[in-house]
Amino acid sequence: MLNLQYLRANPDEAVKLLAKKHFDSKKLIDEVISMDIMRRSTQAELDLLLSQSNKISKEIGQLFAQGKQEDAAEKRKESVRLRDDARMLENKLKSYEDKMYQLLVLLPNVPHDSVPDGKTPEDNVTVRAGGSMPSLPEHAKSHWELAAQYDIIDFEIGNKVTGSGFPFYKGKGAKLQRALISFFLDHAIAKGYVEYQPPLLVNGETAFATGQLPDKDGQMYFVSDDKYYLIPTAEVPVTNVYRDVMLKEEQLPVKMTAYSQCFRREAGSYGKDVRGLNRLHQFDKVEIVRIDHPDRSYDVLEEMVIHVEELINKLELPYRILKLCGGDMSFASALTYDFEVFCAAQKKWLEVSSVSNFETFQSNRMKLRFKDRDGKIQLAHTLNGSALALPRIVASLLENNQAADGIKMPSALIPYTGWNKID
RNA sequence: GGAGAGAUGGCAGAGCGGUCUAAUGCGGCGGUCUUGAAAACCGUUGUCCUUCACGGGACCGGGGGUUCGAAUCCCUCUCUCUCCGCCA
Repeated sequence: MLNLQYLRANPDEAVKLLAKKHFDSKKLIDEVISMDIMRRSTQAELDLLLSQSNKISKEIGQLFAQGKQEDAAEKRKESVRLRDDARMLENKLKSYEDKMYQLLVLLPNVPHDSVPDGKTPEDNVTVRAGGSMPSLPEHAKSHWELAAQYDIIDFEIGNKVTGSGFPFYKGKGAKLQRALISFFLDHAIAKGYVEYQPPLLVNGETAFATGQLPDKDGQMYFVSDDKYYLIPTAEVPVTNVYRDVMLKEEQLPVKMTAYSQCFRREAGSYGKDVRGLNRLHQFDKVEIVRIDHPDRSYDVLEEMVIHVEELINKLELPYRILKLCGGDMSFASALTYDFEVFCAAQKKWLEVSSVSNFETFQSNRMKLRFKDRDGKIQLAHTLNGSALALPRIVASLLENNQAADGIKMPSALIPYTGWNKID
């Protein structure tokens, strides 16, 4: 949620910046500001009435104590009148506040200055690339063909047991999942992140705080009996650990990592992109989450990019890092880097990580603040990134490393798998 | 699922219709004392809205009600704890 003080002070700037996200905010922001003006004047009016009423109530108490019943009765009438007026104003105030809030949460975060212009993924800017492209023979197999050949992932059984997008991992395929998870977590732990194992279901308040609601309502699985959402990413529960928390500056940075399964309905995305592991309804991911000082957050973002890059390098996969253009960025983000790895058989770049700085957008919603060294209260910045999402990493490992005698594992993974080849 | 108890400031815990602008203790911060520290003593100690400021208002789990006046009474929701049942 955008900061009200910011909008009040820089409405034109906000409109201009949001245009970069191809979001037309002029009308919305005007309305927010006019609601805010009405809210404040109503508040002032109400406070005055309440102040008078409080005073009279005290006087009535004193008059009773002195036995002056009649004077008290007189005052009582006056007080009733004040309270009635106050009640009306209270309702008015509440309706202004509610309206303002409802509008405010519809506004996406403003993009950082460095965000490139553009509307579609084609407009994203490649920051750098690394790793080397494998040279595969003409008849190279897709990962779903390889998965079937080595019997390590079963899409059909998943289909039978649940539905499409819910595969079974099996044998070395299952072990590979565990290996990747441990490898990713160990890397994060070595960098000072504290491991969490979060709940996979969260309540509405939590989903709202990190920005999934109201924006992505319908993209999350919802358990209607209990009104819980299945998490689309560990970011949601993990960031919410610090909802309504006041930190001390010395407690920063907060570094958390978590493995979780992630659930996404992916409503409306059908087509050839959904083959195999390319797009699933349930997948595994290790997430890193960071809460830090506003002065440092962009350095931290770069640090997190390096973190992810190290992982991909250790997996020996060809990758590129993209800075997302305004039109391709998420609702809550101020700046996002996407990581894509190349799947050599499909000849496709697939997104495996997204690292974002949300600045105060999430912390404002969830009242995540810290007291700085001067005792001043500030909103903290939140950041997170996938490090990494498994399915497309697996797809890329299978496709890129295929050979006649099996699929070779990168050496970094062997301590975790216990074997060096899927055959 | 059944029965009961409870939710108060960073924590513990009193208050159960009118100086509650919430006692007291612990913790935190500042100070005195000390070579330094501890102890002791003194002072201080939340958040939000509003105001240039002085000030004003709100907040005792959430919401609603009674009353001139609610932490205190009533209704309701949520959550926690204890016991029983069921159970990985």
